[in-house]
This record gives sequence, structure tokens and C-alpha cells, in this order.
Amino acid sequence: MNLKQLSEQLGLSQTTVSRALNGYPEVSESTRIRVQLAAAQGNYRPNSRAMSLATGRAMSIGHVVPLAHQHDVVNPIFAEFVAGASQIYKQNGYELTLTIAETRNEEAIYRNMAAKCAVDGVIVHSPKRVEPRLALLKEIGLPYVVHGRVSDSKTAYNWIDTNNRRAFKQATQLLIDLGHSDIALINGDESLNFAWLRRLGFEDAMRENGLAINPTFMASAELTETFGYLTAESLLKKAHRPSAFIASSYVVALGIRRAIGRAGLQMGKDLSVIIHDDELSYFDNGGAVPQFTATRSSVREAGMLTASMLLKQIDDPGLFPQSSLLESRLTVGLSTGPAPARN
Amino acid sequence: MNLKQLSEQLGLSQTTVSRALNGYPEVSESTRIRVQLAAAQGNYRPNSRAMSLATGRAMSIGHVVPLAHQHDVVNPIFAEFVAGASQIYKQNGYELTLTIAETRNEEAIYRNMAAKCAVDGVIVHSPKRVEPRLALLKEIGLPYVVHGRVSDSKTAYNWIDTNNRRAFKQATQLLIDLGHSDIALINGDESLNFAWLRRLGFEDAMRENGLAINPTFMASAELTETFGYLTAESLLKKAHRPSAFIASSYVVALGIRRAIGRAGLQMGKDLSVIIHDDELSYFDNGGAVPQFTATRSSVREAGMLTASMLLKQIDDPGLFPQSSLLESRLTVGLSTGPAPARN
DNA sequence: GTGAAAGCGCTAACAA
DNA sequence: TTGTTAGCGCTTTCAC
Repeated sequence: MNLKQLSEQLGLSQTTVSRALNGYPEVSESTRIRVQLAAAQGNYRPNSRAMSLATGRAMSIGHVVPLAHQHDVVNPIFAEFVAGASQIYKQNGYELTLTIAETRNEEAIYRNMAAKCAVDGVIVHSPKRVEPRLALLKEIGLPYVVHGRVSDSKTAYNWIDTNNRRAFKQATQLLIDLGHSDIALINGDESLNFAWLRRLGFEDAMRENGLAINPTFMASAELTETFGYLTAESLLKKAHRPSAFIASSYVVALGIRRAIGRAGLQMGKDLSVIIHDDELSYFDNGGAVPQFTATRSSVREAGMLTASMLLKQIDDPGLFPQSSLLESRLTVGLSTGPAPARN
Repeated sequence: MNLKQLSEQLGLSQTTVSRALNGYPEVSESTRIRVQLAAAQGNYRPNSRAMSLATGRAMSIGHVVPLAHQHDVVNPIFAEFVAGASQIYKQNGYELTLTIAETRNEEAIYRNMAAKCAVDGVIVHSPKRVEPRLALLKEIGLPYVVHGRVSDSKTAYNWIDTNNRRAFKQATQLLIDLGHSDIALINGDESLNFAWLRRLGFEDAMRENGLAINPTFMASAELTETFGYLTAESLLKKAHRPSAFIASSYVVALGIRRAIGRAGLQMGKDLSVIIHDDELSYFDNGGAVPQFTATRSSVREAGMLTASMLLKQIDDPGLFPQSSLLESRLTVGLSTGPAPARN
């Protein structure tokens, strides 16, 4: 059923029907009701392509997810974030166009989207410390919001981010307070800004407590189980080994635990593991109380917030720039478990 | 730059330019080259909305992901699958429209997509044992392929699936061969067909080896860390406790390991864990050799295969129905690690 | 081999 | 308050 059929069936012009359905004030209440009824009954939905063509709005938001080609992993956080954003789009009649971008094609992909008029704006995922995409998007005039921040912010841009630096400072401080000084950081790829900020937070805490930052206790790569396993394995073989790990994702933590098991060490006795990522905060001292706190919802909320920010931006470009820094819920700091023995 | 501008710039009609660009044979080679050059130079891309309106094809595929509202988790496997599908779409000029669907709205969402002409077909994710969506899609005439299968297949449908039943039978058999008989299965929500099939595979192996299936050793729920933890914790408290776990996802396995640690038990000595999901296969006997095998690529391949199947279906509905059963790569069966001690 | 013109389904000036 | 008309940018029939 299209507009023409609906209007013929009602004996009205397409214009009137369109107006009645789109809430224009100049339609009489009686016809509006009649139209709405018939539309609902006939399960009428405006053809999205025709509507877009007529209005010049694609009514779709692009999410471009960079694909690390080394291990071909898509960040699992992403799904949760998108679920939040998706909800906002639905409420506003937008669709979500998902693109997986190999990093080498990235520029072409954005240019393509803009030229095809396929999206009204984009969400930039996984920003690097140095991020050429921002200048590109500005150049082609495509509205965008960055999920995360960049470190080379010469130009203003819209962003929303969790406070990675503070969260990791907090996590590190927690371990220090428990008596640890040999703490290993198994971090994500530090050319990505979120990992870089986490590292800074880690270093903040170490420095403020007068502890030496041991570069051999810091690793940075794509967050896979294997990476966690191999890194922890080699660290645990050292004469001077870490007494605690901070893992930048639970996938990595899974690998760390495997290595700890193989080394014949015990959680809470010889070692502690702290995991932190956007999705969940987790503290394991081998111990007595349930020290696990899921904060998935915060990722979803971030998705919702980011999406709303973009839609506002599209409606009113004058609002530029906007930003929001979310405090990560590192509730793990409230843990009351026993302190693990020192090395 | 649009078609009109491009054609004016070239002194040709829109028709000729369009034909030249779309590979129609009746264009002279010289003008074709001239047109292609100018198009490339002007970075011309046909407006996707206008093209869709003219051709009647949305040039987009819908992925509808059901959202479990209990714990609000999106299956992380999904990202990897979509990455594969996305690649196929790009090759064929399609876009990917992502929808997160709360289960109660589901029917409306599909009807909406079809009526709006926003997609040419859909991929059905996370099918249940009994799946009303298939009849619905058939009714509204929207081409689809199911990632997975259903158990109530009265009607023929297109699907692609990994052999969950066989994989879990194999995993169980591996533990049995190592001397285990008290094996716990921590499974996904068994109203979802993948989990149901995994359970059947587990039971197959137990039955064929003459082992009793202990219902208290089988749990089924959404695959979260907490679920794994709580279930394992309560099982390990029993006088007669399991000597091995099969976890239906690595997230669950993370919880199981936490419980094992808290119970003061040791991997490889007291217990084994096998993890299997589409993304990775994993065997941990606490042990000597690296018994971890990532098979992420298989999920991605499944995504690619599913996408191609759908595009073929759209081009030629006569091919219906098609299907493909992928053998899971449970390479863990090759493990040579020492057998854990019996209970 | 090329072009004119109609039409895809909708919105939005402009008239009435 | 309603209708007429002209697009939006493309494809496609039909004529040359």
C-alpha cells in the first residue's frame, strides 16, 4: 500500500493524506482521524526511499567500525553500545547503517557514504590517538560524534567518552592500597586512544605513590585471550614477577588466568587480577566475597547518549561542538575482600 | 555532484551517462571511457535513495538481532558474523541495516521493514526452537536466511548453521575419554535452538557411553559470567560434584573458573573445563600444552556464506530453499595434554 | 549510439 | 481546510 492507493481509497489527495499523517496543523481533525485509521488498517508505511529523496534526509545514521586486520576481531563492547544507539534511532524514525571498515579503505568509505547520501551522520568508533578521520569528516561536511576522544585535538569535535584515565588510576590505586607494587598492565593497542588513556591513568597512580614504572610490566596489543596468556606467561617466568595484573578486557583476563593456572600459582595467595573495560569491572583476589560488578548498562547508556547527541547535531548544527565525559563505574573500589599476601 | 550535473558537464544526456556507468552495451567505448573518467574525477556516486526509488530495490539487507531484555546482553558472536556478511554486501553494492529488536515488538519490526521498502531481505539471528518469525516472513514475502535452524520445521526455509550437536557430542566424548563421567553442562537458554542442539549433543555422548545423564548437572540460561559463577559454585558445593564442565561460551567459562578458584580446587588436578562456542574452542586441563584454538574465522565465514545465500535468493527466488551445515572446528580434540585425575 | 520523456513514491510550494 | 503541481535523482522504455 502506497500513498496514492491510500488517498484514492479515501477519496482525498495525496497531499492531504500526507499532511494528516505527518501532523501538519492545517488538516481538520475529522479527516486526520479518518486518514490515520485507514493508514493503520492498511498497514501503510511511507516508502523510506521515496521519503528520503523528497526530503533530502537519508533518515539513517552510519556506524563505521574499524576492523583490525591482524586478528580480525571486532570489539565486543561495540554490540552493547550499538544496542543503546539503536534504541534512540528507532524513537526518532532513523535507521542504522553498519559498515565494517578495513583501515586502509577508510577514507573511501566515508566519502562514499556522503556522496551516496546514504546517511545523515556517522558515529566514529575506536578513535586513535591521532585521528585523520575527523579532518576528513569536517571536509566532506558529514555530521559526526566520536565515541571516545583523540589526543591530537587541534580542531573542536563532538565526542562522548568514559573516563578511562581516571578508572585505571583508580584500579591501580586499589592494588597499591592492598600492598602491591609490582603491577603489570596488559593493555589494548596503545595507538588507540582509549588504551593510551588507560596507560596514563596507570602511570598516574604509580607515580603519585612513588612507585617505579617498570616498562617490562607493560604490554600493549590487540585484546585477545592469546595475548593475555602469552604475556602473563612470560611475565610469570621472571625472577622478579608481578604480584598483580590489570587487564584491559575480560578476554585478556581469561588468558592471564590460564597462565596463572599453568604456572601453579593461586589467586589471592600469590596474585590478584583486576579487569577493567567499559563493559564490566571485576576484581578477583581469589577470595571471600563476590567482587564482581557488571556495568554493561553504562556502555548502553553511552550509546544512547552518543546517538542523541548526533541527532541533535543534525537538527541544529549550531550546537557544535558538544561533549560528555562519563565516569566509569569502577565500583570494584568498594571491595572488602582480604588483601593478598605480598610478594 | 549528481547525474544531471555530470551529464551537463559532459554535454551528454543523463540517459547516456547512466548507461555508460552501469555497463550497458549500447554505449560507444569512447564515450564510456570519457564518462567514467569524468565520474571518477568528480567523485560521482549515484544517490542511493534515488536509485532505490527508480529500481525498486533498497540495496540493503536487514539484520535483526533479538535483544534479551533480562540481562540486556547482545551475543558477542554477532559482531564477528556481521563482519563477514558486511564484506559480501560491500562487494555487491549492498548496505547493512541493523535493528535491535526487543522480542515483544518483533513482528511489528519485520512488517515495518517490509512496508517501508527499507531492505531487500533479512538475516534472522538467534532462532528459537519454535520460531514464529519464519511464517511471518513468508507471509509478508520478505526473502530471508536464518543463521541457525529451528526445531519445528514444518515449512522449508533457508538456513546456515554450525553443527552444534556434533561439536558438543565431540567435546563430551573428549572428557569421557579422559576418564570423566560426572560432567556438567552450563548451557545457553535452551529455548534458543543452538543451545538445545548442544544439549542433545551432550546427551548423545553420555548415552552412547552408557553414562547417566544427571539433570542437576545441567543448567540453562543466558550466557553471562554471573550465571557461570553461581551455577558452578552451587555444583561444587555438592557432595557429589562434577569433575568437568562444558561451558557453552567463554564468558560463562570465566565465571566457572572464578568459582573453581574460590572453592580452592585446581584445574587439571580436580577439574577440567571445556569451552565451546562458535567463536572459539578451548580446553583447559590445567596443563602442559597450549590447548587453545581460536576459530573466530569460522564465524566470519558463516557470515559471508549466509550473506551470499541471501543475495542469491533475492536475485533468484527460484533457488529456494537452500541450506548449509558447517562442521564446527572442535580442534581441541587433538589435545595431547595429561588426563586429569578422576574424582 | 544517443536522447526525450515518463515514472518510482513521496514532500512542499503555491493556489484555491 | 483541501487540491494542483513541481520537483527530489535516478532508471528505463521508446523513439530517433
